[in-house]
Amino acid sequence: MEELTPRQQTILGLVVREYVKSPNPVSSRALVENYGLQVSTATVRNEMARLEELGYLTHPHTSAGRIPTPKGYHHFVERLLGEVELPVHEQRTIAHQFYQARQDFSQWMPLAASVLAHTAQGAALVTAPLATEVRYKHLQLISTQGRAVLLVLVLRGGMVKQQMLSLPEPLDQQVLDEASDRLNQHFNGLTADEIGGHVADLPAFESQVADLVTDLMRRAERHTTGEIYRDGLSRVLQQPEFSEQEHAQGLIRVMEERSFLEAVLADALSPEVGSVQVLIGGEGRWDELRACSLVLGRYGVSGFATGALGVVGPTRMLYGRAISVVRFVSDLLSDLVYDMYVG
Amino acid sequence: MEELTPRQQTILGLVVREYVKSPNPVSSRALVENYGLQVSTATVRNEMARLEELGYLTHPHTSAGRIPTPKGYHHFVERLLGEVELPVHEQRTIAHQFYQARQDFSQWMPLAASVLAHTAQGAALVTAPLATEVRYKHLQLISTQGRAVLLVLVLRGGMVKQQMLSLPEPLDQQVLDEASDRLNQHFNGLTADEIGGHVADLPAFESQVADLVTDLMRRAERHTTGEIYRDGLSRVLQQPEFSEQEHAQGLIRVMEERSFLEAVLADALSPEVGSVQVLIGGEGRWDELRACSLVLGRYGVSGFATGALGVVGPTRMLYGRAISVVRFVSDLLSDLVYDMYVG
DNA sequence: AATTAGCACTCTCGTGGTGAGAGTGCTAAA
DNA sequence: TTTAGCACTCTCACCACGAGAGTGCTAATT
Repeated sequence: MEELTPRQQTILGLVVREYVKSPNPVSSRALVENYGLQVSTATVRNEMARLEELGYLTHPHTSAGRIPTPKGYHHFVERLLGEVELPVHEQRTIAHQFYQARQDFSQWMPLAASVLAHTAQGAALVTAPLATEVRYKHLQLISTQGRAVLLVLVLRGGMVKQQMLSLPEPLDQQVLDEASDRLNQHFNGLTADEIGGHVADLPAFESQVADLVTDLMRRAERHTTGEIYRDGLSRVLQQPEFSEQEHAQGLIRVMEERSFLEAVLADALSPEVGSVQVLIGGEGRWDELRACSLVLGRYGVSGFATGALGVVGPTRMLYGRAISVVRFVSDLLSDLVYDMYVG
Repeated sequence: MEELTPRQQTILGLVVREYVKSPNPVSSRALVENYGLQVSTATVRNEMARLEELGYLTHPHTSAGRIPTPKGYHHFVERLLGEVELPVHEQRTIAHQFYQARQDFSQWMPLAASVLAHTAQGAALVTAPLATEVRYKHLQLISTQGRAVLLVLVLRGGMVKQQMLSLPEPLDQQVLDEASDRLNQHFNGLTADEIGGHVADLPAFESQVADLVTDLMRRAERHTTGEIYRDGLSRVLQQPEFSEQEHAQGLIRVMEERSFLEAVLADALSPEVGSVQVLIGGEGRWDELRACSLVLGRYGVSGFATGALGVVGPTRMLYGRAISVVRFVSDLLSDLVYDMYVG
């Protein structure tokens, strides 16, 4: 693979920037005029032809301007973009919003989705942090009425599960409290399997509860992503490239279908916290995403709990802003998760 | 307002049925041929012209078939549809799915959304049940690490809120337990305002917790809908009427923008549990929904907790199925909520 | 050797015309 | 009141045409 000359790099970069600005194929003249290049349109045309041979640009038809290929976007993102940072005043605004929400766990994810969507001008996805290892932390049995009992199970990492259970006969709240206390002492910090081993030693009622608990924990272990939060879908669907249904299809599926998103995340996103990956035009593996790019990140605390977050937009997206805001929000969320779980 | 003749009713009904089956304007000939009418096409044409004068049908252009107007759909739903029920085998399948999920609160809403979307072949929305009155039930303080404490607040009705709080100095889990016990005894069944009145009497740490609790409860009181669950958006967007963006816009907004959905629900949905409302073509009040119909229902237990659920589709939707499945799922959810909160 | 001016060529897009087909509205007869 | 018959209207697909935009190539220039 031959290296691009500096001028080819420049031109490739300008084509991407110009095309992102407005969704029309960009012509040699537009480039020379708008960016004050010190060469003629003919030279630019020659270079463009070369870039097309090399697979970085393409033509919708013979006599139209050029648009970047996925390979072209890739080169742009990896070699030309450099380290981008969000403007400081935006950083401050965002950090402030998170600061205000810092205590209310339930606001974090919606806020993150909203900030991502807004700043990157795309659709945003955030999955709730999920413990990499499911361990028992605390259990509470609350009598509601008659024989019905609400079981609230808190897992290490802050995940809370609720489940109803109905007793053969009514039990007093005090009896329930004692049972919870005993189970909490026995089970603190254990995994589902470890709890399973102890069940036999317990009195009848408590072992019934323990069964339920292991069941809940096993179910939690099977999940690979937590609750999913979304924002900005309607805005991004107004982009001209999504006026055709087939292109919008993949975007909507990745935003709506949990299984599809999970598949993409599993395939494309490294499990390492703080990493940011860019998936352009489906990368050949996801045909439905031909018209979309995803900027994905992972946040949280390795070994405790991690979640994913990302921006979805047309391939013609503002990669610089998207990458920087994903990274920034990811760091903020990681800090919050750290404070909550570890600090 | 003049009454429609029986034959006009028949024809209106057939136009709706035929148009729902395939999205082309329906001609007089199609009606006579497909439904074996004992009159000629000319007669049908005359009746159609009359129905158009009365505002039940319309023309896309002079020489095309007829399509129903919103008024036409209304008449169809209210007068011609009768009491529809889901086929028994579908009822059984659905009831079985809910039976299997009956103990896991967290599965109810996604399951309901999935069943609605699937059965009605539309997009589905379900809001989590929300207590009509926010009352304290139970609180648990769990020390996580150092000075950080996880506060888990259970409200009457089963809603659970989590919040972090950080102490000026580390406290032992036992101290936290005692504090929770005391607060639980004091506050059981109270509203935010009532708790606010007691705060002054408490020792420093407990009053700090109580402040947080009232704050959480006040915030819960301000919400009018719970968490929103969605399903089936991508399927319904494949319908031909949504290939134009402007029509898809309203659909996507009502599915995605919480505030928009809340406005529609507040305006259109009666607070009475078990009621089902049909909102056709935005009813003049919601221009974005011109191409959509909503079948909305409310479930839950009046005075305890209620939520909304609904199906969204093109005006050209299967009203019979949509209404019956909304009613059926609504009843199932109401039963579950009843068992959980009251039983 | 690289650049550039010039120009022919290609392709899109909007416009207008045309003919087939579908479906109506109307009139007059049953 | 219904219906047969027919003229009329409107859409849609198709084609042709010209303007405009942009390229690719060649030959001249630096």
